[in-house]
Amino acid sequence: MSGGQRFFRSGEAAGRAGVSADTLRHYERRGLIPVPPRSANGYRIYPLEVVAAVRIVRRALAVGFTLSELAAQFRVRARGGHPCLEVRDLARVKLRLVEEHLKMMRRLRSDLRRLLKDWDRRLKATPPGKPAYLLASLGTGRLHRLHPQLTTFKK
Amino acid sequence: MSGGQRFFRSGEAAGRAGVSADTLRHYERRGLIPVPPRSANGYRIYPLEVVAAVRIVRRALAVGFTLSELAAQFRVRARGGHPCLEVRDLARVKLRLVEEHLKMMRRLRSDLRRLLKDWDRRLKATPPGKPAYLLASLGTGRLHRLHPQLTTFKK
DNA sequence: CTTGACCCTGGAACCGATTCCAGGGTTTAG
DNA sequence: CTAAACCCTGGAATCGGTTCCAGGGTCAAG
Repeated sequence: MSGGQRFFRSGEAAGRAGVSADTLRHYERRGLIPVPPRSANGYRIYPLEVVAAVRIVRRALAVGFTLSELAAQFRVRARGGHPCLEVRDLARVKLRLVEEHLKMMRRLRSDLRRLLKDWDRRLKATPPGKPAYLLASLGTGRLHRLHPQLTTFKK
Repeated sequence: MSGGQRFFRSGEAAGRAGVSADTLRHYERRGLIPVPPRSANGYRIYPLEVVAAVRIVRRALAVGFTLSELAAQFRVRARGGHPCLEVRDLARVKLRLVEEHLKMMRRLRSDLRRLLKDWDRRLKATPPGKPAYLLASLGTGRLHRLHPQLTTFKK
């Protein structure tokens, strides 16, 4: 039964989990993965399970949870609590946020399309070498209500 | 003609522009609005035009430009350049980013919906007071490809 | 003369997840 | 024996837009 428990050092464990060793350390600091034992030389030795733990974290992140929220849930569970209902409710909030976000992104898209169409028209009507005042034209049009600070294109 | 040019101190100018005086100062620092003259006591005195300038910035922000990008364009124009083509191309890039973003948000939404359905099912099947292992279940399902770090719900 | 409301400055804090850094050990292959 | 590649630590940097801070003027009303 107890087949050869395999252990990995941070580099390989990180590779298998699809994150960097730094991130692994970070998750440990934040209480999102179990603290791994150390070998004689002080190196962390991760069991294969860490890969599953990281996957849980990554997927939770991917659906909108934050590291802090996850850490809080894990702390509750570590104390014997059953945070499942809260987790579910949190996910509902996330869904609502995503839907709001989608609405705004759609407006943003249509604003941008309209803007581009207008700008292309202006550029065509402007002699080459002359300014077309594209940015200035932003001040006059009637785009949708402003929805600033929702446009954080990471990556 | 030259009707009474009206000037405003930072507080009122900010109010009229719909931003805070801090933000006004910030835009000035970043080169996004003209540097206003000062009165004898050192106070900034803004002409009414600052409102239009701020509106341009806010709308450009709202469609996805960053302060740095705007500042760069303004610098080019201040040197006599005509950055309109670049501005247009930048807007196209923004539109493509928005569309990508939308795609991912839609996937995120469907993932979340599926997740919630699954979790509700699990909760119903779990005796009250017992853990349902919702988070743990994240490790096994087959959600879409991960799309992390695109979920920065500001505000 | 005092109170309160306004203004000035440059720099730091904030949000969150990740990455990077320096200064130092350990292991492994050649 | 040595070089390359790995590991350790805790703290700082990054991204961007906004806000906040302390320490200090200015000005009007009462």
